[in-house]
Amino acid sequence: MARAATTTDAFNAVAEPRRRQILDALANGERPVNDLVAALGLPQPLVSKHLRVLRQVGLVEVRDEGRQRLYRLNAGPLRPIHEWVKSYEQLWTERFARLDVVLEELKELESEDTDDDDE
Amino acid sequence: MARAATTTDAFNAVAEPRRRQILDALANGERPVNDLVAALGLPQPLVSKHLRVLRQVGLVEVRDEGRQRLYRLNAGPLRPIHEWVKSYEQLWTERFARLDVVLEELKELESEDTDDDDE
DNA sequence: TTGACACATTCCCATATGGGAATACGATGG
DNA sequence: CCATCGTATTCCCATATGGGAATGTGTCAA
Repeated sequence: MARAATTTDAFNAVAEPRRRQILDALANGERPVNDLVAALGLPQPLVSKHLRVLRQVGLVEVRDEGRQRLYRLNAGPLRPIHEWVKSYEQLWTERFARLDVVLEELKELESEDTDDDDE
Repeated sequence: MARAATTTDAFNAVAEPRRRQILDALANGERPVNDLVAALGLPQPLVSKHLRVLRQVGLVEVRDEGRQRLYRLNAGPLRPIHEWVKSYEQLWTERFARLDVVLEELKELESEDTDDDDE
């Protein structure tokens, strides 16, 4: 098997930096494609392709308005990413480094207790 | 150009579910490869390959202990993901839906004010 | 109807993937 | 020294990618 399709996941879809840029641009509200093309400085077909991927994972939604197609953000599918990453947040926090020390101390106290009974 | 290398980013590295499983397994502490092999139920070479990717983006570190290689988590590189995704968190919160209404009201009030001066 | 505009789609290519199979490699025990 | 254990690496393949170029499609204005 090759790599998982980019349309499998929000995880996969968002791995591409341009796709993140698009979402960031849409955070300010609904935008037509040409706005995004201008904002990202990429060829229009490329932007449309990225939008397609984002649509397929549900990260954006479209609305027709005359000649234009207005894209808007739908952040919901990002939630699993947030949930997953959030649990690691404490690991790079300074406070956690100190907590680590505390846990080590607790572990030592524990082994002292068991020393009396078992060994 | 093809898709960005999985070793480019934590974003890319973590798009693969198995790699996330490995990190999850390492959250409980240092583990030798065979532990991970057993935990994930994957062929050993495959686990080693995933670990290589994780090493290259700095998400895990290794330590030699006799015949074994003990891997440990290094969550730091996940931070950019958390930072990025966090800013979208409010968008799927119920509270935000109500905030949205409030902002609309403010916007209307604003245009009423400017109506007096400009138009 | 025709032309211009806003987008989407298609075809093409180089590239790197995840997985399978087999093998190489360093450390340890006998 | 040799066999074995714990891992890493290599070779192979099918697959889907991001991008470029060109073309298709629907809408509006004249």
